[in-house]
Amino acid sequence: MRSGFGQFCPVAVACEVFAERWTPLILREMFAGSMHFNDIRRGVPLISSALLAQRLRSLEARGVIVRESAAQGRSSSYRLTDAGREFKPVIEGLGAWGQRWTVRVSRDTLDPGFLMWNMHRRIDLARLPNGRTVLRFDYSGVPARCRGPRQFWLLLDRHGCGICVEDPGLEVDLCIDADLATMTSVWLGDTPLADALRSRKVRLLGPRTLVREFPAWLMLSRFAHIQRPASHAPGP
Amino acid sequence: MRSGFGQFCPVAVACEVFAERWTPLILREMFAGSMHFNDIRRGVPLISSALLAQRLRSLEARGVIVRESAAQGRSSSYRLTDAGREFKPVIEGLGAWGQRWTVRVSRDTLDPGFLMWNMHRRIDLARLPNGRTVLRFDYSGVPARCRGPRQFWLLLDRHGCGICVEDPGLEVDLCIDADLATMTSVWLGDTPLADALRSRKVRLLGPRTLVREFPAWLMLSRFAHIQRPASHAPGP
DNA sequence: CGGTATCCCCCGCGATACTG
DNA sequence: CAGTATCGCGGGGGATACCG
Repeated sequence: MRSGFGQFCPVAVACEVFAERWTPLILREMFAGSMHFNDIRRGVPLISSALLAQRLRSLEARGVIVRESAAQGRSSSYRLTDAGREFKPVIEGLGAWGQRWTVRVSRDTLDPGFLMWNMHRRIDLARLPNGRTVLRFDYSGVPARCRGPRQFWLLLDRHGCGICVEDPGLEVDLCIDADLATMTSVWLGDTPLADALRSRKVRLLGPRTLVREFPAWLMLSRFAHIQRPASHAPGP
Repeated sequence: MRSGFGQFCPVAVACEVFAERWTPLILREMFAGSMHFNDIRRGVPLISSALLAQRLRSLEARGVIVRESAAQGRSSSYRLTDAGREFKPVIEGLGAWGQRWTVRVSRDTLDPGFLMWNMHRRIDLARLPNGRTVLRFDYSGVPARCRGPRQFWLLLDRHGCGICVEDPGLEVDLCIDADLATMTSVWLGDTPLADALRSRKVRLLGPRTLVREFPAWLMLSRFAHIQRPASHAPGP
C-alpha cells in the first residue's frame, strides 16, 4: 500500500502527517506536556519502543517536532514546533467528539497506570495545603489483563506532582480507595465524584480537612466538562 | 495489529473511528456534498471499491453516517448523522494545517479529474449570466500517470453545475486553456489567478464579457484563503 | 534511560473479476 | 450504478534482544 493518498487536497496532505496509527496519541501526549521518550510511552503504553522511535523520526522529518539532544548527556527531548502546535485544535476536536459520542469505559480500556499518569498532571497545585502531601491510590476491580501495579503514590507540593509505583516510604496523608471503572468514569466526567463517594465506590481515608479538600484538587480530564448531546446522555 | 488503542482517552476512541486510512477523506467528501457511492469515489479516486464499501459500513456501524436505500431502486445514499457532522471542525482543522504548512502541488498529486470534481462544486452560480453557460477546460502538463481525460466540460446554470468528460455536443461559451500545475496552484490559493493569466499559463478564450467575469465565478478551494505563516510563505 | 537491530507473522489493502 | 467475492502480497508493526 502506498503510504500517501496522492491528492493535493490540504486535508489529504495533513492526514499523511497526522493520521498515521499512534501519531495523534503521541501528539496528544506532547500537548499534555511530555517531552521525553519514556514519558511519551507512559501516555501511550501499548506502542512498541521501535515504533515510537520511528514515529518521532517521521514527525521530526515533517517539521512537527524537533529533537534536542541534551548538551552532555544521553537524554534528549522533543518539542512541538510552531507547525506541531497548530495541530492542537485537531486534537481538541477529536477529544470533544470522543467525549460527546462514545462510551469509553470498558474492560478493554481500563488501565490504572494510564489513569494515574493522566491524573498526576491534573492536580490543582495552587489549592494544596502548604508543604508536602502524600496520596495513595488503591484500585480494585482491575482487569486481569493489566500488568502493572494497582497501588500508586502521588507526592504533591506547590511545585509539582511526582508519581510513584513503589512505596516511597513516606507517611501517607490521604488514601483513595477506588473501584477502577468508577474512578475512570469520574475522571472522564461521566460520574460526579460526589456520586461515587456516596455510593462508596470511591472512598477517601484520612483527616477530615484533606477529605473535604481533595475533590477541589483533582481536576478531571481536559474533556470532562464537555457535555454529551441530550440524545446521547448516559442513563442515571 | 490490534485495531484499537486500548485507551479510554476520548482522543484515542475518536481516532479509532476517524483516523483509519481513507476515512478522513471519505468524510471530507461527504461534507463537500457527496451522498452516493460513486460520487464519493470521484473525490477519493484511489480507494478501491471494496475498501470504500468496507469503510462506509464501518462508519455506519459507529453511527457516523446512515445509509438510506432508495424506495424502489438499487440506488442508496449516505448521509452524515449528527455525530458525523461534528467531525467538521476536525476536517477543517486538518485542512487549515495542510494549507499552512505543506507543499501540495507535486507530480504525484496532480490530477485533472480530481481538480475538476472539486472545482465543479465551487462555482458561484449566483454570479452566472442568465441561461446556460458551457465551459471547456483543456489541460496541458498532465503527468503520464494520470489515466483519465484532460478535457472537461462544465455545464452551468443557476440551478447547478454538471461535469462532463465527453463532448456533450453543445456550443462552448468559454474555453480555459491551462497548465495543470498552475491551475492547481491557483485552486489552492498559492498563485493568484491574475498572475496565472498574466504569465499565460492559464488562458481564457471567449467573449470579453465572459473572460472578464470568469474569475468571479470560480470560487477556490475552501482552504485557499487561509494564510501561510510568514516564516513559511512560498517564494515569488 | 533512550533508544537500535532483527526476525517474522499476519492482515490490510490493492487488483481483478463478477453480479443484480 | 452500486457494490460483492476472491486472491495474493508487502510491509507495518509486535516481540524480543541488545547497546551506549
